[in-house]
Formats: sequence, structure tokens, C-alpha cells
Amino acid sequence: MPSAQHKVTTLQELADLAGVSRATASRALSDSTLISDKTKSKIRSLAQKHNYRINERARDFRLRRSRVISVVFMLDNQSQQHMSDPFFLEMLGGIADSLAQHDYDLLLAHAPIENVEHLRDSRVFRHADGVIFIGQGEQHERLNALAAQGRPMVIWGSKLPDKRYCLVGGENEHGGYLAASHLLKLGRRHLAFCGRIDIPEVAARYRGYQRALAEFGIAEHADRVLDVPFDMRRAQAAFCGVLERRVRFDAAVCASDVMALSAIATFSEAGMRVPEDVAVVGYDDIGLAAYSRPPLTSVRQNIRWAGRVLVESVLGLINGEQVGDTSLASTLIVRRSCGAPPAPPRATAS
Amino acid sequence: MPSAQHKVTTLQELADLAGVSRATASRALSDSTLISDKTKSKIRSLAQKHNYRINERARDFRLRRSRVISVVFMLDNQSQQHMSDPFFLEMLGGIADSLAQHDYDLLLAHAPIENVEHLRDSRVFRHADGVIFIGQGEQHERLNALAAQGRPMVIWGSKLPDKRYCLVGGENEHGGYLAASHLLKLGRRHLAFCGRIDIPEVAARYRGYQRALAEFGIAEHADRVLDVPFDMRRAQAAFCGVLERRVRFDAAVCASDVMALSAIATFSEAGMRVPEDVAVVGYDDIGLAAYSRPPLTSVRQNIRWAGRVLVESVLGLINGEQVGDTSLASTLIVRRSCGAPPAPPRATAS
DNA sequence: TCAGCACTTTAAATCGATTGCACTATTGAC
DNA sequence: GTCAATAGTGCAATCGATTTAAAGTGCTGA
Repeated sequence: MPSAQHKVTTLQELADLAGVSRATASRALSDSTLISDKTKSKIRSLAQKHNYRINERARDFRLRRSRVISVVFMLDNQSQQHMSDPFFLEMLGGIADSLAQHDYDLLLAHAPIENVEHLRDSRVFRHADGVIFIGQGEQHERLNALAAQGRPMVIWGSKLPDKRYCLVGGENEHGGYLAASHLLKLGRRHLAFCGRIDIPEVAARYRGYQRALAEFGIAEHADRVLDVPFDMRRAQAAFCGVLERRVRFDAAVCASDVMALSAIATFSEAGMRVPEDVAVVGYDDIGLAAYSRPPLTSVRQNIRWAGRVLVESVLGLINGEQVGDTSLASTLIVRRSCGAPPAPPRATAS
Repeated sequence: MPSAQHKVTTLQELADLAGVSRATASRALSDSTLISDKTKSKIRSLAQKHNYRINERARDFRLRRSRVISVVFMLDNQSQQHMSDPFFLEMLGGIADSLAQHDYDLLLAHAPIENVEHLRDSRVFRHADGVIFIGQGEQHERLNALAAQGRPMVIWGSKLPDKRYCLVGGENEHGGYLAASHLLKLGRRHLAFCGRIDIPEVAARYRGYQRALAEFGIAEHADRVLDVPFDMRRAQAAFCGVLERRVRFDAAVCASDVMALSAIATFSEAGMRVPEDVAVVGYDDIGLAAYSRPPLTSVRQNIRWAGRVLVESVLGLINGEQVGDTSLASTLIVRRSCGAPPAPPRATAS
């Protein structure tokens, strides 16, 4: 414990201690070239010794910035529930870690999916130097309008024709294609697509699915495009409805892993075998996907990396850089739920 | 569009517009009794008309508060990974919603489980009016030390003998008891307990498990206390080890749902049937629990409510109130994984 | 000796609010 | 009519930093 007699909390106190003015102390700490090396090191060692930490709120106030980035999650439009998909937690973790590295704070918020407009005057926008949206919902136009306000803003989603905001997203079209073509290669011919295609990301995956069908010369079947929401409970209800309507299919491409797990549960409850009767592929490769029975085949996106890119993009915008869109690779992780032959048993190592 | 000629952004501008001083304008907006009703309403309608919004950062700076609450998640001590358990997302959602209602921001952070001390000088503490810790890890003492610093601080966890911080937690002992006694009632006699009992919450659940065994007059079997971490991958590794050691058991009480799902996956991979050969009970009742095959029996805690209580508690501390500890009820949700007879089929309604 | 110039340092304004204290009317009691 | 009490408003300090403009210091060369 050095001479921490009386805690030095303000720059003024530090300056007094060093026998210089507040201005000099400020410059010394911010490594300004205006200050002589002698003075600079004196002040710095004094600061160290007394464990002085700058008051960042005061500085940020003066500099008219907040070092806060808002992260807005879209709510499910029907259940209005916070999405409980593990996907979001991973995304959030990735964003939080990146922001921390850059000394930014994270303001967590959510928006009812049908109206993002009111955010403009909310703390979400006023308090933050920038905003990250997770998902576009059906609010493409409103997001365009918000972006036009000029506040740095990045959106995780899928590219739309007249978008005027900065976008980061997965290769959704490719992902949908990977899932569908894999099932087709395995001999399935009656592929259902599960998801709400009015959501841009899902729509892109759907296009990939269509492309795969076309390549295999298989006609699309409108009945097999199933309008299934992301919300787990509602997804199950939707799958039950599908079974009641006796839609015929031998494989399901799902827009998320949670949806896929819900499908597997509902199907097997109804006496269908997965993957024998119906093969299932999910999306996101959440941690639990590997632990379902049967293990879930899924399209993996590197979510933590995505979080990092989102952060770098919005910080770039804040610094006035030119920031382009980014697309992150998708790969198919094959497990048993799609009916692929089981991987050869690993040699019992060591 | 009213006469929004020139945006009114500061209190001074609003005051000028109303022909009063800044002080009067400030008081009018904060509904001070010092101001006449006439003046007050004039200023307020003017503020409304020009869409003036107070600069909260400036106010908070002046009032030397931040309206930020830090939420600290403990990292897994081995994998050092952000926990990806859906439990955390639900908790976070609950906390975020409550904080938003009280006009507080949320600062997301995480701490390596083995040293929470360095947080003292970090933005986590300096920026926030209060801190919520999710989990105690093994840092009971350090948390005590941090709490002694006087900053409002609430911890989600389990009660420990000499704790000096404010605590909110589930009825862990009772939860453990519920899980174990249910399995015993169903005729199981060789119950394994899965979890790291050096974590206080898990230890409490373990005590409940022990109490249930004792009530049924069953001797405890040290082999059946399995040291399984929360992290999904490591949990699986642990379960594999257990199988290799040929530990004998016909039921498993797991410290989390993710752990239970991992157990089910590992066990069935090894040819055991769930629940016939081994019954499994989880903890938390995450959304996905109902959708596993077989559906997972679990001890439910109302996580969103917990988030709310955590927030109310820390805000109480900030306001200088006397805040006691809170314990939240746990209930057992019975599904097939524990080997209970399936629920009678519901009458196919409407 | 002193103008000129390069270095350092400081005084003071500023960011946008809150609030203690002083000041001016108005009211009511005597 | 005087004076105290009260109600309503404004002045100016304050929160803890940054930064512009100005001032001080020391050195060089005419």
C-alpha cells in the first residue's frame, strides 16, 4: 500500500499534486506532444502512484460521445416474447466481447418487430454512438429511414434491393442451397421448407432451396413451403397443423435449429421416425444441435465472428470510415438427423 | 410537422424560447413545486412542441450517477468460454426488460471465474450505479470483499454461511430434493448426482438430493457423485468418463438442462435407453427441455421473475433502502425422461 | 540589448444539466 | 401603513474533464 493517503479522484487534484495546471495534466495523460517529456513522466508516475483513474463519463460528456453501442433484438411479432433462441446468446456474447475490447459499453434493447420507428427518440438512439440491429424483421423500409438519420448503424440480416444501411449477414442463399442439395443427394425428393419467408434472411435461404430443387429437376410444391415462426411454441403448433393437413414430405429444411428440434419432437411424437421417415436439417448449429436425438444436421455460421464484424463495422462508421457490407461463410455440418450414413466409429484413441 | 424550425436541443434554448432562465426551465420539467403552474405548463408545452428531449448524459453527469447497471456473468473456469446455456439468455432478457422499465441501461460484462477482484477498478464498477452478478463461482470471499467496498451489488446464487452481500437465488436445496425424491418415488434406487459441488448452487442441490436419499433410507454412494461441469463439451467428456468407469446407476440428477441433454445424448449413444435404463432429470426447464427426445423432466425456476427481483433489489440498494435476500420457488416439471408414465393423451380439443 | 522564434504551460470557455442562495413581488396580520 | 412570511424566479457555482487562445520562458543571432 503506497501513500494512498487521500484518494486522488479528479484531474484537478492530480494537477495540484504535480504542481501544474489541469490542462497540463490532461495533456500529459493523453500523451499530447505539447508537453515536455519530463513533465509528462512526472504526472504519469504520480497518477500511477495514487491510482488515479480518469472519470470516463466526464470525458465522454465533454467529448459528446458515449462509448455505448446499442444492440437491438427484434421481438417475435406474434408472441412479442424475447427470443430465447441460443443463437442470440452467442451473437450477444460475440458482440459484447468485441465491444469490451474496444472499450465500448453495450446497451441491450429490443424492438417490437412491427415498429422500429419509435426508437429514434428513445435512449437506444440518443444514448448510443451507434446501433446494431439483429435481424431486419419486416421493417426494411423503416430501417432505411432510420439509417438516413445519419447515426452509425449496422444491421445483421440479408441484402435487400434498395437497402441504404450497412449490412452484415450470413450466406443465406448458399446455406439454404447447401441444406436442400444435401438432402437431395441423399435421395430425398419431397423437401419441405420451414420458416417465414417474409423475413429477408429466411427468404434468401428459401431461394437457395429453390435453386437446389431446380438443379435436381424437381418441381416445387407450394404445399411444402411451411409458414413456421421462430418462436418454439408457435413452431410446434405450426408443425402440428402441418401434420393434421397431412402434407406429404420426406425431409424438412428448417430456418433455425430450435425450429428443427421442435420439428423432430413433434414428428416423432406423431410416430414418424427421424431420419428414416423424415430427414431434418436445421440452421445456425447451436451448441445443443449436436446433443439432440438424433444429432442435428445444421448450417453453421460463425456467430462469434459475426459479432466481431458487426462491432468493427459500426465502430468504423463512427470513425467516419467507408464501411462496406460483409458476408460470412456458411458450412453444412452433417449429423444423423438428415439420414446420412453415420460417421465411421472413431478408433478408441489412447 | 409543427414549427420545428431549429431543433431545440439544450435547456438553455428552451429557456430562451420561454423567456425564462435555465433554472426555471429545469425546475418546470422536473415538476418542482417552486414553479408556478402557469410557467410550468408554458414551458412544458413549449418543450413538447419543439420536441425537446433532455440530455440524460448531462443530467446523470451532474447528478453523479450513470443509470447503468452492470451484469456480470461468470465464465466457465476451464473452458473460459462465455456460457452458452440458454438459461443465461432468459436471465439476461428478464434483467434487461426490468432495467428498461426503470430507465436504466445495462452494461454486459463477464468475469473469469477465478478472479473477480480486478473488476473493482474496471469500468464494470466505475461506470455503473450497481452490479448484478450471475453466479458466485467459487469466489465467495472475493465477492464479500467487493461488497464491502459499498457499491450496490446483488448476486444470483446460493446462501453461504458468512456471506455479506445481497443475495437472490432459487430454492436449490428444495429443487435438488424434488428431483431426487421424485426419482425415488418412481422406484429408482441408484441415483447419480451430476454437477460440480464446489459451486454453491450445485452444492445446495446436492444437499437436497442427500436429504431425499436419507428419507428413503438409502445409503449414499460416493461413486455416484459425478463431477460434471456446466460447459456442454466438457460435460459430455465427463459423462463418457463415467461410462468408461462403469459406474452403476439407474437415474441421474443433473445440475442443468444442458447437462441433462448432454447426458441423454451420451447415454443413448452408448446404447442405454432413457428413461428405461437410466432416468434423467435436469434443472432450469429451459425452453428446449420440452423438445428433447424424450422430453426432459426438469426443476423449473422462474428466470424472468428472478431477473426482475435482481433488478428491484439492486435499485433498492441504490436508493439506500434496506434490502433483504430473496428466494424464488422451484417446481418440478415432469416429462418422460424421468420414466414417469406418459401424461394421458389430451382430448383432441375443438 | 532585444526582436524573433520555438517550446511549454496556463487561464478560461465549454459540454448540458441541477440547485443553493439571493432577490423581488405579493399576501396577510397587526 | 408596516413588516414578516411566502411564492416565484434568476444568478452563479458545480459536476470532471478537453481544448483554444494567450502568455510565459529560454535561446539564438543581429
